[in-house]
Amino acid sequence: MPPVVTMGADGRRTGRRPATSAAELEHLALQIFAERGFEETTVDDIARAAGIGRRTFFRYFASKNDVPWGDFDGQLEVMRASLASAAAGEPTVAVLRRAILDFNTYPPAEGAWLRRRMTLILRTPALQAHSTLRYASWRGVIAEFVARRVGQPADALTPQAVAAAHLGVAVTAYEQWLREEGTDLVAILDEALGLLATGFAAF
Amino acid sequence: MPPVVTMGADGRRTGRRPATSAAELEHLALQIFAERGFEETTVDDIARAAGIGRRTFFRYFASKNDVPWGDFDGQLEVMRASLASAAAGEPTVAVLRRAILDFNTYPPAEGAWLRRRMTLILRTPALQAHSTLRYASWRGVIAEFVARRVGQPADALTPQAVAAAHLGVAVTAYEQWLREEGTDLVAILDEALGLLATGFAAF
DNA sequence: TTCACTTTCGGCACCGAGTGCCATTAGTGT
DNA sequence: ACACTAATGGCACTCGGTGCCGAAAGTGAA
Repeated sequence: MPPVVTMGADGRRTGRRPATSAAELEHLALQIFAERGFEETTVDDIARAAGIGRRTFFRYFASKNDVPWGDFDGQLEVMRASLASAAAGEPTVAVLRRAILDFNTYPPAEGAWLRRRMTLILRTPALQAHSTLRYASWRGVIAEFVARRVGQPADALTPQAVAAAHLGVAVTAYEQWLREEGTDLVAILDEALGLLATGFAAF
Repeated sequence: MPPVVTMGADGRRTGRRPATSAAELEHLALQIFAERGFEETTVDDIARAAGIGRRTFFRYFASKNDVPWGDFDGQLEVMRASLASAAAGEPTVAVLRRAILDFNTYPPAEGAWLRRRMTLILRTPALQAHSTLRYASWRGVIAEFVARRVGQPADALTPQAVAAAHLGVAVTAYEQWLREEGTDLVAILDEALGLLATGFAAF
């Protein structure tokens, strides 16, 4: 069993200790990617730099493409909880907007890292492609929430469409944010999501 | 130079004739994918079935992932032209809606093939991921059109957001269509795009 | 200390996608 | 027969990813 999964909080542990951690490995890999480029960096390079075997690398990450995503699933859980705890009176789209903004609000210290991570993800074709699979979980969380609100199954057209549209617009906002150095991600996200709420009929 | 590219309409041709065509190869490959599954089919399998060398396969398709997409770029050109020729009086979002419906209107004879292709693309993780790269061109066409209409650069937030939202919703409609055998793709697309025009504020 | 047990490590061999290189083949026109 | 052109396909290689399995490094108990 991979060390990443076993990280669970057992009272005490037995057996050999993991040589490193996913977070540490991610940090190191991101640094190398930034220097040499994603495609130009082999898994061997990363493993060698981390002082572990190539085989071991794949126990920490299912694929090279998964490295930049960190604990995305954990983050998603937070968003799911945030959505679930919203007041029933608040309009669906407003809850959604707030949750997405929260989800993408990071402490200023992490801002630079976020920028690096997202630049990598959004500008590297292999990662752009791979990200689709991560986005699917994100959409799932949104769709489930909307489905509950409108009283439809989560796989119905409306919840799915709302989720897909929000995802598309959010990614667009990220791309816009990356385009200029000093801009405010949350503000751009808010503007973009505003477009969705109003609808495009005005155009 | 690959045979696919050289297909240009020169007066007369010299040199060895291509052993097959991209269309023929795609047809054959899709059949094998349907029988054995995408992941389970190797490029060697396809090449052998087509009676060509493995190396030759990669002259017809840049990757195994590109096989199911056929002449997507050609189709895109048609949509671009359709958008460009729209009356200036017609609202942007209406033009968009019509163009997308046209783009996805196929002769009934091709309906079964479309379903197979899209099932493959939308339900195979590797293809789901890869499709992102194709969708980028699609978004580009939409964004350019919207940009022209609203008098902004194509990479500005609004055109990009409109394009991304439309893409997300359109893909959702496709997924909905695949879910039930006898449904009408265009009708579902129309319904989904309608949601976008109105906006989600009502929810 | 030694033994049993647990968990991670990491080497090895293997598969499949994709690429650069290049001789060969199958056409054309002179 | 000869030059020219374009496609073919074999070969060798890189890289991501996986199954297998013995070795290493921890734990607690005898």
